[in-house]
This record gives sequence, structure tokens and C-alpha cells, in this order.
Amino acid sequence: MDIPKTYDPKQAESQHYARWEREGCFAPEINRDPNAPVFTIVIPPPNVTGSLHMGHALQHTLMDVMTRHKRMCGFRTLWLPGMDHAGISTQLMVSRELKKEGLTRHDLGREKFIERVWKWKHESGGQILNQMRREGASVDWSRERFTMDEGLSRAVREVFVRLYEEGYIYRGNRIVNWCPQDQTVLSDLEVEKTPEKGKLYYLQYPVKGSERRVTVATTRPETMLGDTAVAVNPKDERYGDLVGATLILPIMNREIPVVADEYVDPEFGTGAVKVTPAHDPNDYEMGLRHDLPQIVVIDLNARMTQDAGAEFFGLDRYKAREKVIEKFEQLGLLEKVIDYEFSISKCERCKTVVEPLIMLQWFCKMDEMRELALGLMRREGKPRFTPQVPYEKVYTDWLENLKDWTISRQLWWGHQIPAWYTKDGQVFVARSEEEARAAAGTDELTQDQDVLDTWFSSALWPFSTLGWPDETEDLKTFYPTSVLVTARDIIFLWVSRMVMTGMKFMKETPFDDTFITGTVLDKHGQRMSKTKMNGIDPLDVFDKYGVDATRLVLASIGSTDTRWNDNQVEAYRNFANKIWNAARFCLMNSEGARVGRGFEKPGEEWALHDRWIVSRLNQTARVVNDAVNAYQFHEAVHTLYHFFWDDFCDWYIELSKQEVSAEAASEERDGARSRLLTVLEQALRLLHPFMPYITEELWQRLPGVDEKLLHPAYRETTHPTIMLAEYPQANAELIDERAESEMQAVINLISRVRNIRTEMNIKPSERVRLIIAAPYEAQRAVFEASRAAVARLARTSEILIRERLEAPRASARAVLAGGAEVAVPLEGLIDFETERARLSRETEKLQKESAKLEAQLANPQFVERAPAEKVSEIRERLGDITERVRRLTETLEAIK
RNA sequence: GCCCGCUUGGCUCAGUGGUAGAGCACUCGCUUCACACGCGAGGGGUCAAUGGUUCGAAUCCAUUAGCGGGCACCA
Repeated sequence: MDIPKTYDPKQAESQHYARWEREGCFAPEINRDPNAPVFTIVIPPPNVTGSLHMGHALQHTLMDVMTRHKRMCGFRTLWLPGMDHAGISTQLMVSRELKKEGLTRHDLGREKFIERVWKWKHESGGQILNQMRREGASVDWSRERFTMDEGLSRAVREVFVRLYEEGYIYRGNRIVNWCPQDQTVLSDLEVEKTPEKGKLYYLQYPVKGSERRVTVATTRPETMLGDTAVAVNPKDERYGDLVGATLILPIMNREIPVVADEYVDPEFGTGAVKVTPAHDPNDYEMGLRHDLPQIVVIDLNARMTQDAGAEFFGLDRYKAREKVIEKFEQLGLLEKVIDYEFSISKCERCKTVVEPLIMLQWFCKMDEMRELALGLMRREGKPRFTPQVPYEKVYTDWLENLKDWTISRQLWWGHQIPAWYTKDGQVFVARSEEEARAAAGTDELTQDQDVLDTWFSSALWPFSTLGWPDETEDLKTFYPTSVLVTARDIIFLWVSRMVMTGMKFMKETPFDDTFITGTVLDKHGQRMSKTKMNGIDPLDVFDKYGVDATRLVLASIGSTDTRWNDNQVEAYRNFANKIWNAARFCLMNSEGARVGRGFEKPGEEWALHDRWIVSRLNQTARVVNDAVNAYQFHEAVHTLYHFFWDDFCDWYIELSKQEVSAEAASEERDGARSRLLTVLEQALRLLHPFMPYITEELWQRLPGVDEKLLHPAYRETTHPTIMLAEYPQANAELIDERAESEMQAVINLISRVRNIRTEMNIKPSERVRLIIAAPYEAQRAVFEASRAAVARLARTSEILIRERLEAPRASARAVLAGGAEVAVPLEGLIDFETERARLSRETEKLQKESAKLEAQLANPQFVERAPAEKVSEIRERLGDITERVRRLTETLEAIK
């Protein structure tokens, strides 16, 4: 048999994916059952510019586990892949390329530039898609989508037009976040606030016709050039007499009023606030309340405008700041400057400080949209978040405070806003230019130059990818999707918006459940990031430990924030090797045997260990199915790991060896071999969603695998593959409590003897005699039937089984549950001192426990108030322990 | 400032009213015919602190501390 001793993941990883893909195993059409239930996931579209990171690998693993599990359960499954066009990042990337050629996008012009972006996309975009193949992701590539596809673009236009017609979308002049670097407006969610050390400047503004001065505090002195008022709290007695007074704005020598506004916090700073309506969101609001002029002093490049005065015109905002301070100093109006820490708004992408500016932009009104999502949560509790705490609250709290969404972007790469203007500025929003012309009654139209926020198209992803606005078969079949798996930082940006648009246009939730993954941190508990250079490349981990091992780690992480640790992957790499070698053993002993279709009922010829492993297998299937359905992936992994390693390898294989490794063919041997293979095959199926490669690799080598093992929905659709085998479900009739407890007694017996051997320093090669005493006939029958197993695994020569213990004084002994005892005669080998110490230690341990139980039973309130079964359980346990202590004490007496 | 979460063996994490768990690391033994990426046997935790509820608390409640997250404010 030419099976290597060590599993080589790369070999298997290079084999199976291409075949699965080629044979259409990932597409829902593989399922031929017209009544099959449907399971759908749409992938969170990664950026076309992106490459695989640990967060993706985590999400993809979970989605693949669910998809493969459901597929094997006979669901018509669709996991739909794709990417978004990442407006800003992509445009920046291509602009950078152009820069190397000494060009700007303006040199090319809009049309040529967009062609260039498409070219870039075809040549070097979407690296992540091939990386997903490596991951084993069972996505349906035939349905791959891109947000800039014609179909999805049509959906965008349709949504825009409908929202515009219903008054949700409007164009208006409002204060927005402007990134002077990227030259585009940003939504509130694309701005990150970072704490920063700065200065707080106290500036004095003279009161007109008085010697008095009012001091205002500011972190941005340069904006004072655009001040049009100073505000104080109406209740603030310090300034009461000044409300309505006129101040002389220094440098500009502009007369500005003192206004009273509740917004001002008398406790903060000086209690007087300079008001710059054109350059601060709060001042903007105040400006509207008091009808203040908006003087724009900073332009789109963050330089000072003409309105800032000739002296400042053209200066960068930070240069202007220095100059303003200089001026105030000269004028003797700079009261003081203090160190001050405050948070500053930066562009999430380029980290440039954003400039709040008043601009004409497109907005989406969110008040009614938000009600659609909140109503869905109130009525149906959807989407159900996992973990529910804290995400359901985070989600609803955010929705409740939602402001209007700035949807236009000053970019070229993206969905150009379907609005056309006539020469005199009339606007026509339409699905196409033709429609706009018809509505306008003229051909002389110019389309709005802006594009839409990338998230505007992502918000439609669950239905636009399925063909909406057409009522396609896919849309009918696969919407709403079953579950969304994503990271917590896009709950607002994406999840909430999909729910709102889904409710608005499909009248139905886009997904029933939302699973929020944990964050993979570095070993110091820090987020992985490019800037910190602390990221771990999943592909490196794949290379080092294999995809399957990495997937087990990721599946175990699930929704928990976890510090990445290679040790964990190594442990699962070892597990993969264990699986490999267990299969290797089975295959080396497989002549004359075939994989069966599973177990339907216990066979006459089954030994205790057969009934036991089948029971364990069914328990495992039950737990694993439940765990995956409940998104408890770590529990599924843990259960499978211990079933395979502890139950199957450590015990079942060992107990089977005797029969299975017989040289000569016989009905018994081949039956045992077939049972062994069948258990292995069932275990591989259970593992497959988590470890697709090794399970397929081994499955293909098993004798007797054919289409009969496939789920009925897939039979005769393709070559047999484990990914279409039926996922084992628990059969209650095969769960055998008695077999499990009998087997446990045998396991305990063997473990106790091994313990004695170790503690008595008996060489592994040395066989010992064993005397077993058990008071009950049934116990003796179990031990009797397990003679060969005990002899083999405890390495004994002769085994005596009796009702009462009669053993030489020079024996090491142990007391088992149920009143059973064992003795290992050790003439000449036993050190009585050691033995006494060993037994005393054990006695002590048991006595401590029995003391606890006795105290519990001595408490009348416990006996009275605790459930009756709990009380009797304690009584039983105490009885058993007391009995064991009694026997141990006798034994100790005997060897004194 | 408001809301939320976490704190369990050396490390990474499960457990969530009724006998404290796993993997790794550690100790001892092993060329046992699948596997040293292994086999066998062990050691190790007053479950952050305090108080409460309960017959019974790692688990429920309250307070405190440390760490982390979200939101708001930041003139």
C-alpha cells in the first residue's frame, strides 16, 4: 500500500477543487430534487482591489462550512460570489498607475479613464477570487457578480429613480465631509475620528463701542476668518447683557452679532463660541437657526479663499492657522494657548483631515427607510443577530439616530448619477438618457458628473445579484437569503442598508440571520493592519499547515475575538495527520471489505465496541448538526475532534485491531473491516464541511465508494464526491446508552491498569497478570466479553474474573465504579511504600468528595428544596464513593 | 459622558445554577506491527475582587478594578 506516513496537504489541495468546479458541484442546479429546501448566502463582496486577509478567510470558512453542510443535507444551495467596484480605492490605484506615466486622469478624460480602469480590473483586479479557490470556497462561479455589471448597474439606476420619485433622494446644499486629498465628499461612516494632541486657542473679539472683549476658544483659529457670529447660552449670566451686541471680528474687521443659543455649553471653554456656519456642522445648524451668513473661507483644496482676505488667499489651512495666531498676537488679542486633546475627523482611506464644507450634493433621506428596518426588527426580530448581544442593540441604536446619507461622490469610477440637466439647470432623473430627453423635451442635456457611493450599490447586493428588477427565477428561488456572514465594522455601512433597501424594494428581509464574526488579532491583542505590518497572510498559513487545518482554527474562532496563535493551527495540522493515518490503517486492512451505506440497526455479530462506536457516531452527528445549525462552530469542531481522535482512533481502532488484522480472509474479519471502513467514511462525511480537502482525498481511496453514498438529490448527476454525500443524521435507535456505559467500564478498567503499570514502573514490554472482581453478574459478563481487548490494551498475560477479590498480598490494586476491583499481582516487583502512598492518595481524594456530598445531604434544606432526582443522584454517588472508600481501606489494611 | 462586552490552569480559548474542561506548553515512561505531526501515565485553576439572591453560584443580581468595543460631545 503506497500511502505516505505523513499527510501532504498541498497534494490534496491541488487535486479536488478544479474537478468540483468543473463538474458543477457548487451550482444549485446539481440538486435534482424539485422539492429540496433552499439555502442561500451572498458573499460580502470584497473590493476589486483587495487581496485575501484573515478576516476574509474567517468569513469564507464559516460560509463554506454552512454551505457544504446544507448541500450535504440535500438543500439546493447557492453561495454567490462577487466583488464591489470600490470607487475611491480603485480610482486611486489606477490614478497612481497613470502618475507613473506622467499622466493624470484629466489628461485622459472621463471615458478613456474608465476604459483604463476596466482594463486594470481585467488584468490585475480580483486577485481574491483565485485565493478563494485555494480556500476551498464552494461558491457558484457561474453566478459571480460585480457591482459595475450591466445588470447590477441597472438595479442601481432603478433604485435611484424610484427613491427620487418618492422623495427619498434629493439634491441640496448642506454641510458635508470633504476629503481635500481624494477630492470627494464622504458619508459620515467613511470618516474616522481619531484622538489627537492639539492646541486650544483663546481669542479675544472686541465689543463694538466698548473696551470690553469677548474671549472664544477654538482648535481651528483659521476658521475665524469666516465667523459670522459669537454664540452664548441664553442662561449664562456672564454674557446676558451682551446678547444682541455687536463684535468686531479681528483681522477682518467685520461686525458680527452675539447670539443666544441653547447649544452652547456654559461650562466649556469660556462659554462663548465663535460661529463659522460654512465650516463646522454645529455652527452650520446654529447659523440656520439665527439666519447667519455663510462665508466660505476654505476651498476644495483646503486652501483659503478670496473671502478670507487678500493676505490669506491661497494659503494652506495650516499655514493660515499660524498666520492668524501671529496676527492675534500682534493685535494683543491672543489670550492664551493651551495643550488640548481632541478627536479629529479623518478620511478613512487616506487619513487626510476632512474639511466640513457646504456643498451641493445628493442625499438619501433615511427617516422612513430606517423605520422599515426598525419595524422588521420589532415585528419579526429580523435579522436575528449572532451573537445577539451586543449586535442587535448596536444595530437598532444606530438606526434610531440615523441621519441623511450623502450618496454622491466626486469620482469617475462608479455608477454615474442618472440625473440630467437642461441648460437652464432643470433636473431630470431617469433610467436612461432617452427617458430623460423625453421628459425634458430636449436633447441638450448634461448628465450629472458625480457617481454614487459604492455602498449604494452594495446595499442592493442580495437582490441585484439575483436579477432584480426583473422577476427572475433566481430571485424567486433564492431571495430572501438564509444568512449573512460579515464583520462587525460594516453593520452600519452595509448590513443595515441592505435591510432597508430589501424591505423597500423586495418587501422582505434580505436575510433571516446575520452572523457577525470575531476579529482575528495579533498575538498582542492588536488589530491586524497594513500600517502596523502585523498582519498574518492566510496564504502563508495555508502553505505552512494546510488549508484544512487553518479552516478548523477559523471555524473555532467563529464570533470570538481571538489572538492568532500558530500553535493552534499546528494542533489541527496534527489532527489532519491523525485522520490521514487512521485512514491509512483502515486502508492497509481493507482487503475483502467495502464501505457500507451507513448503519441502520445493530448487527447480530456486533461486539460491544461496535455498538459503542455507532452510538458515539450518532451522538456526534446529533451534536454537530445542531451546533452548525445554531452557528456554534467551535462546538462542532471540538466534538468532531474528540470523536475522531479519542473515540475512533484511541479506542475503536485499537479494539478492532485483533479481528481486523487477521491474515486470513474470513466472514468475521471482513465484516469487522467493513464496519471499520464504514465508521471512517461516516466520520469523513461529518468532517467534510470543515476539512474539504483531506476528506475528499481519503474518501476517493476507500473501497466501495460510489454514487449510492450520495444524497438522493445528487445521485447520477456527477462522479461520486464526498461533497455530495449525505450528511450523517443521528438515528435515535442507534444511540445505545447501555453500550456506552459498558464500554466506559471497560475503558476505566484498562486505564486503571495502565495507571498501575506506570506508577509501579512496569516496563511496557512486560506482561502482567490481572485479577478482576465484580459483584454483579452483568459486570462480569462485560469484562468476560472484553477479555481480549483488555489483554491487548492493558498488556496482560492472564486475566481472572471473579465475584470477590482474592489476590496475593503483593498486588497493586484499584477500585472501580460499581463495586468492581482489580488487582495486579506483583511478586518481587511491588514496593509497598509506593503502593500505600498511591492508595492513600486516592482514598483521600474520594473522602474529600464524599465529605462534600455528605454535607449536602445533611442539609435538610437541600433535601427539602432541591429536585428529588438531584437528591437521589447525590445519594447514589455517595453510595458508590463510600463503597470504594471501604474497599480501598480494606486493601490498605491488607498490605500493612 | 452614555451604552455594551470581557476577565476561567503558563498561553489561546470552551463551559453559563447542581462532581471545573480542551488544545498547546510542562513532568515521567515508550524503536507497542496507522501515526514521534505519535502512544501511555501524570502535575497544574480559591473560574478578577467584594457583597447579595439561592438548599446550592464560575454560572443570576449589585458594586469595584483592569482590558476591549460602540455611540455622542469635543467651541
